[in-house]
Amino acid sequence: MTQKLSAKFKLWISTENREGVFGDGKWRLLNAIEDKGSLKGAAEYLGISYRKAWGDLKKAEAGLGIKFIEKTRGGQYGGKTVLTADGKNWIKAYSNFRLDIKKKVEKSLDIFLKKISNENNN
Amino acid sequence: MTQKLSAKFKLWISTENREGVFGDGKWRLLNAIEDKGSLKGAAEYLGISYRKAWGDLKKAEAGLGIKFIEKTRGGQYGGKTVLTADGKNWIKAYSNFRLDIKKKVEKSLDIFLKKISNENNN
DNA sequence: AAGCGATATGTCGAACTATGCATAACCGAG
DNA sequence: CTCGGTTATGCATAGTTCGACATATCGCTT
Repeated sequence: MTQKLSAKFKLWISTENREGVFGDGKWRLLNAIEDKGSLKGAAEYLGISYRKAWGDLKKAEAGLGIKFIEKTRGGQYGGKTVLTADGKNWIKAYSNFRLDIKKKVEKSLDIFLKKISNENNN
Repeated sequence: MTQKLSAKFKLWISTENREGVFGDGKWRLLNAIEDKGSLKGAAEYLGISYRKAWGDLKKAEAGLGIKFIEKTRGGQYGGKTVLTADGKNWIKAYSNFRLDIKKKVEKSLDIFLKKISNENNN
């Protein structure tokens, strides 16, 4: 075993009734929406289908009972989607949350790697 | 949004070439093997199919180039499976790794929840 | 030699997930 | 009032993952 090992993780939030109402994917989606100003633009940017992006958003909002975004249909540019105050707070708080875990994973991985290379004689 | 929120996570290890050569599932599997003394027993205990357990094990060993277990076919009791020294070291090191992250997730979730309840006025 | 129980491995089908396609509704601008 | 670009939503299809079966092999016991 001489390969380089890395650790990955997935993080998500659930309510009592519903699994995964918020997580990395939806967090990325909100970020992209804030950046692009539209759901369509965000989906394209992320390389996922509009269909999925729209469904994810709906799941998150329905599951949590929070409005993350303000959607407008029609108009000069066809429509747009912007984050609500709640939406902005969530992505901010989740960003910190996620970063915390990411750092911890990296740190703990080092310890893990040290342990397995110390105790295995290959 | 007045529901109780919880955080879940998934953790796994990859090589440069292969995703997910080790993770929670395979860790549980090794634990169960150590406990039960056979792959079949472990699979039953975990409620997964023998087919999957066997495939997972193969993927882990092939991906990492490490022998985690010593399998014996035939004999008085049909066969058995025991962990190698490497296998024991891995489950031990991974247990710590995983526990580290689990604790951190719980702690960070508290902070996350505080933030979103402070800043949202509903 | 026959039996027993576990390992070994391919294959088919079910469940879930995501994608693509097809529409429909919407509304400011020209 | 038509055009353009976006949101909204159902449905049919494709891909992935896992479980269920079906065999085959192995080696100690009796």
